[in-house]
Amino acid sequence: MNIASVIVDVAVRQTDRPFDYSIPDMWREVIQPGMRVIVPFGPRHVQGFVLSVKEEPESRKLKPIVEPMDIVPVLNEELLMLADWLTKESLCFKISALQVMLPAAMKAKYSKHIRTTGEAPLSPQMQTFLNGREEAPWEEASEAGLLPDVRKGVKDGSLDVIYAVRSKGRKKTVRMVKCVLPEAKLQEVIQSMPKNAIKQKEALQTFCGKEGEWLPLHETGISSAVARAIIQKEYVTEKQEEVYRDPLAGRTFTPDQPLLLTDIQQKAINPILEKIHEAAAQPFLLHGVTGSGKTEIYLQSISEVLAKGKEAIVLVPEISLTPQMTDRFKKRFGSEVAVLHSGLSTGEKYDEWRKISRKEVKVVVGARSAVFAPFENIGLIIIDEEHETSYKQEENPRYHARDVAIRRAQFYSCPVILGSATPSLESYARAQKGVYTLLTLDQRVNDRPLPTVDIIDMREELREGNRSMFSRDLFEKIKDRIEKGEQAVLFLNKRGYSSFIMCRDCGFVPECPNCDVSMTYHRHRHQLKCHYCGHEDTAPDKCPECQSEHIRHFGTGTQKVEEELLKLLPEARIIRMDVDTTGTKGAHERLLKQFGNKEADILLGTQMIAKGLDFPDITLVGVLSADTMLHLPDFRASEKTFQLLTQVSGRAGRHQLPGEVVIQTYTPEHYSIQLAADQHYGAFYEQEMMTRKMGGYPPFYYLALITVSHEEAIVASAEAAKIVANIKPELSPAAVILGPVASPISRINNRYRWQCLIKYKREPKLGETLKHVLEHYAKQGKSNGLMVSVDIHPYVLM
DNA sequence: AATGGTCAGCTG
DNA sequence: AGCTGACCATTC
Repeated sequence: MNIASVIVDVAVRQTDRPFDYSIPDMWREVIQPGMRVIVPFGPRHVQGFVLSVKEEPESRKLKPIVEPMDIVPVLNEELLMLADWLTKESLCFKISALQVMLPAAMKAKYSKHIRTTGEAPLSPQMQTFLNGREEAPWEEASEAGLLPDVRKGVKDGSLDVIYAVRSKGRKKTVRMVKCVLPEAKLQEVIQSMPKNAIKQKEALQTFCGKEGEWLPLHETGISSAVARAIIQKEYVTEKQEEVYRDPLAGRTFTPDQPLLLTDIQQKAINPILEKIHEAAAQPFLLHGVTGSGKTEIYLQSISEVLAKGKEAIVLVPEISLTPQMTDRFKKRFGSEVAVLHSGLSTGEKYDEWRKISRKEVKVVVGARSAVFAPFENIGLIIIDEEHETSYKQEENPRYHARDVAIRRAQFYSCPVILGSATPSLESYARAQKGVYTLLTLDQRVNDRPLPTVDIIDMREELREGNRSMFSRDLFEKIKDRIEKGEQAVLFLNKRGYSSFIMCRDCGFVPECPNCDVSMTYHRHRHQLKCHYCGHEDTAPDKCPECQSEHIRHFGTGTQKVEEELLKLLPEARIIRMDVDTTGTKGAHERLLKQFGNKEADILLGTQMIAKGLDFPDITLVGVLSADTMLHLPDFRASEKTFQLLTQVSGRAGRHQLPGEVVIQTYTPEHYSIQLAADQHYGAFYEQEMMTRKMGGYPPFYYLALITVSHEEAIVASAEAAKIVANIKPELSPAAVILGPVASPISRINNRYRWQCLIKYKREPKLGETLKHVLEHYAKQGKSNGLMVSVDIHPYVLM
């Protein structure tokens, strides 16, 4: 008997294991590991993934697989093994690990219908409800309050319940037509057609000289009625052909040639090329200052990989997946590139994925999830801006793309390049230890000097009577650039991208009734929305506390800056980039293009504009308040500040004109600001490593965060304490457990949250122990309303 | 997650 | 007896 082990699409602990199904003889040759199948599960049908297929001599009582959903496996053996590893590492459900590797379009959709069987008479109520139909959606019957009648109907055999499983992914097809007549015969037929068949004659005329050619129907201009007629007369045949939705339709790329590498670049790329040729799994940390030509190294390494007939994956942070970036890959590798980013529709992502799966492309450029691209002969994985926190997924499975990349590279014996101007401390420490090979690009291409950086002490400005948000120095420089016709970029380093409202009289800030966070203000709909639970309210015009009408909108602050700037420099042309101006699709891109075309002198925005901005005439970068994120309750605050300031400074003077950077701050003495101004990564690393060592944080310790939530704060805190007590004896004395303490966001969706942080160096039993905790609460936690989640190597400690 | 089974408690 | 809602075991 042939048996398939299947993971079903039910993401709970209790079903988080394979279920065995018999394979019907007709599918015997078809069903393979890595395929999606529809299987009966309890009374319904669900999607499942085949993990393995085996043959057993004795037959046992198993339900049969209903049908396969794929013709070929969607996950190869390597990805199935990777899912295994991911499940263990992140303590997620197997089904989540499998699902995350596929485009969203391939997630199953379920629908439920009732249908008459015709084997027994319908009840009068059902007869009126169905009104002659054979089938009706379950919801419709439910809304009509007929569920008891449906039950009866199923019992007496007059009704069936149908569980349908559909894959959302629809291949887009076009109708193709071809004339089956030889050229001579075609003319004959046209002549012999009746006089009134004008359209049909016209239609057949289009096939003249196109003997044996398939034409897309929509391009021939033949209407579907006419097509039907000539197909029926068997002059023409038709077929459906799959087409890809093309996200880059209508854009052309002028191919470019590899640039000549500088000596420094050459020195950095050599070890990479060597490992590509050896086919050795070696991670590289490419530490290159901004403008040092990292991308060209990526491109030439990929060329080498393609020449060996292998494939390459390039990960970039979502925000820098701008056309500016992807165009460089398209130009060099043309149609061999697939691009995966959140701007694509579900269907477009599905199509790009299929191109990868069918090996029609050799290079993938994409955000985090592109690390799962279903290639089978990977020769190189690149992670650009490797320090970016967006590489860590914050929902299950909570994986870090860097870890997945290194894991896959091990399997394929290929190098990984982690590139950054400001590597994460974790990666740099690994490079210091020799786990990664460090490659350094310490010069900008063509020896363009790094911009000069001035730190302005805003306390000093205030003392001298300047109450504006621009220091005199920065203001003079902005004015100077406008006069010279050069461009400036101003950053407002705000902690969030969101805005809120506040009463100016009593200081009241609307908070979500379910969560302990302030509501986000959405200008276009004049609404307040909770970022955590989705609760919505209309924004008040009067303060609910003191009835004052002085309600102020605190945006990201960019609007206020713009107003003040226009007051001081009325002639300045400003482009503002924030949540309000980039809300619509493609707006981000359009604004950048305008700026690139020199339609404005000043680009003003939050950190969202820091990435990948590369225009020749930017000669001034101003950071209005460098320290806003320095004071966040996060042990990475200094690192993030340093990274951001360094990145931002790198936007200036990348081309012929030299650049200048002005950093305004209230804490000029802070090392992350000082050292960012000096562009001195090494010193920052040393200093920050000391603080991390003292605090017992990464990279000296690993972290695991346990969050417990319950409707009652007391229950949550007591249970968190219990968990700590249970875990402690399982760990070595070297492990440190902090807490339990209330989470920084102490309530979400009316549930109080308590957390404990485990710091450890080597705890082989930790994964197992935490899994037991999760299993324990899956069993009994449901009835008592407790929820427990675990994040291994967390980035967000809220 | 969703379903069907079991059982206490209520109606009439 | 017949029905409803709560709980809970089961899903190859």
